[in-house]
Amino acid sequence: MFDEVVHAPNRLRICAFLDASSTAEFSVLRDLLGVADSVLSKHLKVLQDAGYVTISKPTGRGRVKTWVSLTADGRRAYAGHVVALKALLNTPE
Amino acid sequence: MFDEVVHAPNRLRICAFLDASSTAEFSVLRDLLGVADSVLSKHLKVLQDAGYVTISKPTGRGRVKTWVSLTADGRRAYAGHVVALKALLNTPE
DNA sequence: ACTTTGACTTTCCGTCTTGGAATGTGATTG
DNA sequence: CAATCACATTCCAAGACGGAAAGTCAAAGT
Repeated sequence: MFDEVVHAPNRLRICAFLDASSTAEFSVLRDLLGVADSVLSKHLKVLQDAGYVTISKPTGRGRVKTWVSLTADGRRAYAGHVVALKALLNTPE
Repeated sequence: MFDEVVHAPNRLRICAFLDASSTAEFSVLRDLLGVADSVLSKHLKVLQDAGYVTISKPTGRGRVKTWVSLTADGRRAYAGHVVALKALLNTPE
């Protein structure tokens, strides 16, 4: 019930942020984590391969920016992980 | 505020358990995690080197068993980590 | 007293993860 | 068409993890 994909510190932050904001720009996430582009890119790939996020590059006017959002599966996985975490943290025995 | 020493899945379980039980036997922790002796031993060493747990081997009657407990520092570190986690998980924005 | 156990501890080893830097790529702007 | 932006990949090196095997050392057994 402990999702390793979600539990890694940086990915947990990404998921928490996305869960709260529905969608976010690549650069915002990168600055949030304070890591290099390559690092965020790889984390997003892990999440994407797990089917937890979708990545879109709306090719409208201006530069191509990347937007990330949680998929239904991702939201479920994150929610489940949060439940598991809270259960562990609150064990009052 | 995110403590890597505490955040690793298995060590988080160890800390959560110890936080709730004040002291625990080696074998109990090993079974709780479902890992090999060597693995638990190494995790305990990490926690010990961080000053988060104390290990005692009461040499009374019977076999020598190992008991583990959180130190004040360990309890503080764990509590702080829990606070950081909850803050992250509950971010409502 | 000496060998055998029990209960870990260390070492060995292979795999996986993580991170940054360098490089590559495709679209966009000058 | 060259330069640039926004990422994606590749390249590397450092650690983290885990299990198995070997090492330790006190307590039991004989």
